[in-house]
Amino acid sequence: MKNKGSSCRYLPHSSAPCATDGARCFRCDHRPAIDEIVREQSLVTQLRAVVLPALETKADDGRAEIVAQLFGSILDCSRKVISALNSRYVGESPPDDDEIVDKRRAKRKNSEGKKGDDQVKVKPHEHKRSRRYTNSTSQITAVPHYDGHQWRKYGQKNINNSNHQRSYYRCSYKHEQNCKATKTVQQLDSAGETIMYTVVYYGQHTCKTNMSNAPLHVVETSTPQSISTTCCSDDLGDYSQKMENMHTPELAEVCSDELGSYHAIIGAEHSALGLEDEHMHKLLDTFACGALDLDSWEIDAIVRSGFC
DNA sequence: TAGATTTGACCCCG
DNA sequence: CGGGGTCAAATCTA
Repeated sequence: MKNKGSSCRYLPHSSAPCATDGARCFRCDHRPAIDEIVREQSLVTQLRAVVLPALETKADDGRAEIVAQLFGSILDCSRKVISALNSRYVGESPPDDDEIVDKRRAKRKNSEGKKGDDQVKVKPHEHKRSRRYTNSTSQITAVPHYDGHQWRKYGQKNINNSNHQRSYYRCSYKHEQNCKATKTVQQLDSAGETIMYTVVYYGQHTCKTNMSNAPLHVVETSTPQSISTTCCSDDLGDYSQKMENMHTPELAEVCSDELGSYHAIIGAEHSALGLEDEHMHKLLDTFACGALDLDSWEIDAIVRSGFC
């Protein structure tokens, strides 16, 4: 971020100049904003895990697919916001994965060409992900597997300074639809009773997921650590206010759109499920306020009880 | 038997 | 050169 002598664009309430000479401007540190967005992603994931199975069991009229797409759009939007913040933070936009891969391919091709054909050892490992530039979003959750997408595990490794292995997943539609989304799941060294995992998502889904084919038996919620102490039913209002206070007008606009989608989805759910107001609010409050360590069957039971 | 998972090896980045 | 990400053969499972 280049802030030489200018007022801080990313702090609406600040007119003071930022740090100069490339030093990191602590006023422009977007980490609180990013943390909030990551938390928002967790909430959306959690909401999706509740809503989609309920929709799919209730009706087969395509609404589940629409709602799934809306959820996907919201999450994509969040990723873009984080990406934008990160790129502003370092002062330049990171090249996308394809660009990196292509450059690396070209580099390898060139070096191979110089070696001569007889020395070229043709290896299939040409799709290497950059560790440095790849945009990623992370979540801490007790149930890392259900997030509305279908994943296939392709690796597992021991990681330094960690007691637990890291698992590597790619989108199940990687080959069919050239979807480049991947994620890693690693258990945290937690002292509590609930086993928590760090889930890091890389890339965005370009696949058209057929949600009706999603495995309903693995419906789970994501459980961000921060939620257990701070989340409540009027969180969206607080969230909106925080966003307004923390971010640029353009980010506020993006986030405002997201909130609009939230309400649209909740409204759509309401009508699609045929829930009474009381039931819907009860349901949302349940998942927003406390039921964060529920197993999938418990969530399912709660959702179903809302129908009766 | 097809699809998913495991696991050792390979490769690149830092 | 070590750590981490990915590949693909072997193995497992429904």
